[in-house]
Amino acid sequence: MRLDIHNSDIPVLCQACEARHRGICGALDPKQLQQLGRQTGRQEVEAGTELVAAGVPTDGYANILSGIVKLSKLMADGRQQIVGLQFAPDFVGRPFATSSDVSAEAASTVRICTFPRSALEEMVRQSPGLEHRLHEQALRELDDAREWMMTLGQRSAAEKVATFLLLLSRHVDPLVEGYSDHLEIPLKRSDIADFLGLTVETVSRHLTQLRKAGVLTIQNNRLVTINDFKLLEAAAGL
Amino acid sequence: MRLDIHNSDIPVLCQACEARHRGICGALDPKQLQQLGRQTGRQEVEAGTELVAAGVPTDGYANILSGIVKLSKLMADGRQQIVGLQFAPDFVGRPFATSSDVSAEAASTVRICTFPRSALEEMVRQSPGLEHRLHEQALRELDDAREWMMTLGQRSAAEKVATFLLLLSRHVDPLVEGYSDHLEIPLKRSDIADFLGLTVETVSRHLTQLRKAGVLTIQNNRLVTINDFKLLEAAAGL
DNA sequence: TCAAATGCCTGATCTAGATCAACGTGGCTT
DNA sequence: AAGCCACGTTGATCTAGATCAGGCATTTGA
Repeated sequence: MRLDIHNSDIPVLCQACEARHRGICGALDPKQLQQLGRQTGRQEVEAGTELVAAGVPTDGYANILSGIVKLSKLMADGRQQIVGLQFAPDFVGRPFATSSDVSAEAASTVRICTFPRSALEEMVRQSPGLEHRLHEQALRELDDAREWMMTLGQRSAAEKVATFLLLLSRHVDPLVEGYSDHLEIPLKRSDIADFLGLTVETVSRHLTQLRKAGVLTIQNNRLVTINDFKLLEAAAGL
Repeated sequence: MRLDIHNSDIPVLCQACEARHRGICGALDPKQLQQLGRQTGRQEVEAGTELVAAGVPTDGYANILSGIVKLSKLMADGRQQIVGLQFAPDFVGRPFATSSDVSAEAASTVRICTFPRSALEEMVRQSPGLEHRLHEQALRELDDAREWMMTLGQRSAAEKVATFLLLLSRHVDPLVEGYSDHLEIPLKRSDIADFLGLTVETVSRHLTQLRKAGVLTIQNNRLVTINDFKLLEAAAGL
């Protein structure tokens, strides 16, 4: 279910993006922002909502204002691989293609700023700087994907779990530059397993192992406090 | 060791790229091509040559004219993950950054067309279409990387080996659209292992298994003929 | 021409992680 | 409240793939 917050009269579009010089809006001038503003809508979607379905053509894009989006690929037999997590103020959607075999789903409650494909394409035509922004994000995502390939291909289960926690601690709170020691895991265990190429049981075992070693504390399954970054990094194999 | 083929008076730059409307040259007009041509050099490098070292700043980029380039990441303790293969007419290098933690190495004998960073940046400033090309390649590489994450995280060793062979058969011969049934593996077994997140022994065992099942024939360790695509695809889990 | 090195294969064993199974807990619904 | 269901943990067992150990070509190079 989607809640429209508002659909028009947005004075400045996506201030969140602008704030950190990412997202797409920083590349536009005030006139263009206003023009785009007329075509956008902000929405708040709850965890579990599918934003982009694999293989299904979409008519629009979105910027993440807050929350976490999970990108995943599905195999014919049902096996799933989570191929990326996106945080504010990332851009959601595959430019220059009407569909992709990656699906995007809100992992937490997510606020997004949506706009139609045509609006983006028009903006790109007007502002080369915008394409540059998108290009930069694509390159950043490519780096992330390759870093994750390293984790998937070479690290042990224990290292994977530790690496995952470090990844989260670097990203869950977009306001904090660097690592936060107090974080809420936005995924359930089975999603973590699909991200790491492991089973739920293995993830659970290694989490309790880290807990028993005093590296972290877990409240309510989702809330994690990292007590010892040095140890966690050592466990990640860094 | 590098062999300079020639360094100047290139009438049309990178015809190979142009031919398939990829690479970067298709986005430039004749005048720009000529201008860029003055700053480029074609080189033939032998297998094993490091083109871009991880973490080391580079002053230039290249287009692959022929051959295969292997992209890899190294962990502190020596573990290696191959994070991508590039074929003609791909672009080599990380735009807008002077270094990257990915290293590029010629997997076979590779012919490249090199040009300085400044030349590329100048061209990008002049032709927005050029950045679009680069952006498209980045998105394509991102799709490839995510596809490979699926393989690394979810597929069994047997499926990985089969998937790898299918990947090669789709790419080794840039002239063939689709799959070729006769191919030369551009990597040694240990590289395949690093690509697949397996050990050499496991790769070897699954290759002989496919051979014994009649799916393929192997000559001289490197030359492979695929006898039964249906079986190979089944083995890949498709 | 004869080591020595490299690349690849195969066999025997070991183990990390999968699988199977049971159980606890908290949140919903009725 | 009672029952159910989704989620998470833990234990016992099994197995795919790692590790260890040879062995055989082919290449390198002194």
